[in-house]
Amino acid sequence: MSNWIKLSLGVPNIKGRQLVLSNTLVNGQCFNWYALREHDYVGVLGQYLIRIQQDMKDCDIQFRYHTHKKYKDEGDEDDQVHSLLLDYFQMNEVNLEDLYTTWSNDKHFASIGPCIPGLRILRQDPWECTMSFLVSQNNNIKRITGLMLKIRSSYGERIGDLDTVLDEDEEFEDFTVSEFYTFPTLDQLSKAKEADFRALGLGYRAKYMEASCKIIQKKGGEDWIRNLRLDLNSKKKENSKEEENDDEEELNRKTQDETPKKSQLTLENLESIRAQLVELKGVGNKVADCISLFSLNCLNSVPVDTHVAQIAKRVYGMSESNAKNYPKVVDLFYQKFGTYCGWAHSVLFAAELPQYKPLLETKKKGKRKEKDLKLSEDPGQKKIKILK
DNA sequence: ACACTACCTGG
DNA sequence: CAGGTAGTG
Repeated sequence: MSNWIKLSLGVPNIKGRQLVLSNTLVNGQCFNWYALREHDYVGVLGQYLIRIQQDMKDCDIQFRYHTHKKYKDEGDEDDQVHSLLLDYFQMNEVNLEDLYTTWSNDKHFASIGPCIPGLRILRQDPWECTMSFLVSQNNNIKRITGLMLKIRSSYGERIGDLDTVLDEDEEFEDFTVSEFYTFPTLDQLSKAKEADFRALGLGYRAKYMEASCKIIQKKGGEDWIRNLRLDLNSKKKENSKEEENDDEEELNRKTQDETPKKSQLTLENLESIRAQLVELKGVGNKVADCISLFSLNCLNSVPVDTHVAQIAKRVYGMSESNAKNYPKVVDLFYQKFGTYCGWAHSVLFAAELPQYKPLLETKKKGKRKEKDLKLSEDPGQKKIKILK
């Protein structure tokens, strides 16, 4: 059995303001994590079966993992998985607490942010992300997660059983997933025809899957999508002297905030990425923006779905939100939240999901009376309400 | 160029 | 209806 390893975020995670797993892993941005119980998840990242959990008293996070023997490297595998997770959570690039503070200039965000702390955008694998959001269209999170699971177990490679990340005396009776698989490569997934995808339950999306796989093959395979990813650190080369001596987290962070190294986040680049993704079958604006935000470092992509369109209408007073003024909604979010508007949007989006309604309700009650609001700022009380 | 609809499936 | 898109008038 594997050992537990503490995840060192590099910054204090007070009250989960940098990272809360329950707000990050199951909010609809990814579909590869399953809750064993609250704040305790299993899922697959690359070739690793990972279990990760958070102690909601101090917000510390620990993980353990398992991988198939054929993948075993020598040496620092613990370090590799640790680095993998830090990259996945984008811990080295983004100080989420600072962003929440900035975003709270917007009144609507200010009312929601404290209820949904530590919601980070994950840096996912572009290929897997593309397939996931192809499946996601006109569909719900629960079913998407189930369908992706079927795709893995049908066409991926088996990594191992659940019990490789459980203690001997542990059991989770209602938990139905017992074995875990890698996400299939393009070659592996290309063995499936439309009928096969339909048999898995993908419905009319089956046709899109087969067609898109073929298109991706023609364009150069998974690497074609992976190469669409923006390199936000490219500017570092100019400051290489500074970077090398920069071991201290705070200094590093400061430098990055001051020199927004966002030279890649131009409108042209974003348009180009979207244009290329839309060439796939079953990928329109919304899905393309999901892919670019969740896997291609496009911090300012704003996928406009029914919920986001509703926010634009209900909260920000946009008259009509339909497919036609998609760009207008995107622009609205950019005007409100700036470079990281894709990140901000995800918090507001989460607030629209039924699962988050209870958290927001407690906040509303406190808001009724201004006097009570200050009292409810009591840390202990807040933690219970928000993070329970 | 726009608006409208069919489309798998499950709650 | 659910985090839409392609196809059609």
